[in-house]
Amino acid sequence: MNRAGARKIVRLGREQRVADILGAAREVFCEKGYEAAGVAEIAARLGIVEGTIYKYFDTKRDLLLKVLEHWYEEMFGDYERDLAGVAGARPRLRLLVWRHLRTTRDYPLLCRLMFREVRGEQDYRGSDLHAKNRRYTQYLVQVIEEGVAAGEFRGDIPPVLLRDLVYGGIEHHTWNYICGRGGLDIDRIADQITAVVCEGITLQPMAGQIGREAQRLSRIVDRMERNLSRQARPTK
Amino acid sequence: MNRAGARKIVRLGREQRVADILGAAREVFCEKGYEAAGVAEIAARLGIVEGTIYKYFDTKRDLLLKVLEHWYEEMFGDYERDLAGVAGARPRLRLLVWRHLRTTRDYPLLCRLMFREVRGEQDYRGSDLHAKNRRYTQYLVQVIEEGVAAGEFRGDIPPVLLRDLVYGGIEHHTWNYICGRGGLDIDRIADQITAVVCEGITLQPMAGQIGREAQRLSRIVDRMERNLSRQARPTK
DNA sequence: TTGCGTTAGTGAGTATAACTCACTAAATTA
DNA sequence: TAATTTAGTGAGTTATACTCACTAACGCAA
Repeated sequence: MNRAGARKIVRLGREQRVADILGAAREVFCEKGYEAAGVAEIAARLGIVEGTIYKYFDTKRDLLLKVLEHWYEEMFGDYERDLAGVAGARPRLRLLVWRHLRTTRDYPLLCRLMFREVRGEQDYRGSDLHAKNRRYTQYLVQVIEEGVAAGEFRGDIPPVLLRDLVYGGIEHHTWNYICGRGGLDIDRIADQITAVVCEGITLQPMAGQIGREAQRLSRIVDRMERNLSRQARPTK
Repeated sequence: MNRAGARKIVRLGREQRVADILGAAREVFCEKGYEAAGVAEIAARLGIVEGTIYKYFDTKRDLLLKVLEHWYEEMFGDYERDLAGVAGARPRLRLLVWRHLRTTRDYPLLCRLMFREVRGEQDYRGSDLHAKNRRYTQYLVQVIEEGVAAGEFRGDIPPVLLRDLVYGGIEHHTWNYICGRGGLDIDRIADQITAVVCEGITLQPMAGQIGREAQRLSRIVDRMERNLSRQARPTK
């Protein structure tokens, strides 16, 4: 029996309650991080008790994974559409890099949860969330493979290595921003990463030399041809 | 007072006890991971009780950081010496990539602790361990800067971005191995990463065309010279 | 050898938070 | 209106990091 002044018990449908819990959990996880977030606090924000949450989610961790899955659903959608509008392996690669940076910029707290609390734990491998992440990063692998098939990219670097360099590199490089320190110029960084991956950092003096040599030869040939035609003219 | 059959209390000096605890903690952390490792178990392996460990270390987490600092001390040392024996920006870059891969291959469990439990937590930033890690990754930044100064590398990519691409990429790419799945061909991967960072993945049809044009011009010049000398001979 | 101060080591106890479960009461149906 | 279902409760259990008042081993001086 409720004491005097105790709140009234509100019964919601399963679907609505699950949605509410996911929303409150997302808030609390983002504000305090996974460890510091208490299941009791998530419950308190909805005016319910801890036990109710365990009616719908097996563990606190299960709740975290479901929150992130929900987020992935939100994000996906327009990936195919965006890619379809861009032609050429290099521009398509840059689009993927840029979109990933934009997601990082717009959802740093959720990225933080994903990187710090989820990826790397035993239960991530094989989870639904893992499957969604694979599908996400697979776009880049596909773009690389298309580039190789079209003769634009070399074929001797495994696409999964490039995927790991890009996503691992972005994760490291944006870590300070994700932790709330500093800004993030996603256009500049997307350009730089695309440039490194596509052209590398080596300056190639040879290319310039070959070009200059070709010009030198061209001038010589031109001169010779003029000479020959001058010599040849009198014989006509 | 010890009960009948209870073990005898052994008193060690502070230094020896600290070393023993660090050793046992490293074992247990590696075997079970940070969360699953119990301070009581670490104590049990040394025949002491939990309280004794808290005499020498503030928290379980402090103990973890000290274990990893100890490991860093072991590793450093010969970095300068190895680098000193290699000339040229590209070979030096490859050495750093290769050495990092070798460390990952040789100490996957400690790497796992470093990546999963330490880096990314609040207390890491500004810690002694953080300082050691910075010093470690700084070698790569320095090699890049030397390469730029020597005219071997382009100067428009921030060295820290390259550092993050390399170390973040390696971390992602070796994650399966670190988790005990599959092998790690460090020579092949070092070659591939160095190749991507230095030359990129774009095939440059222009370079081939310039080369072919130069060859064509060379043949023409040769033919012309033969013609000229044939024409010139009779005049002698 | 004996007495004494220092400190390594003890182990019972505390605090916290995830998780459980027997029960209550609100909604729905017969 | 009675019966049934199930959303919600909240006190209790468990596990473990961490504390603290106390004990006993060692070194040193007389």
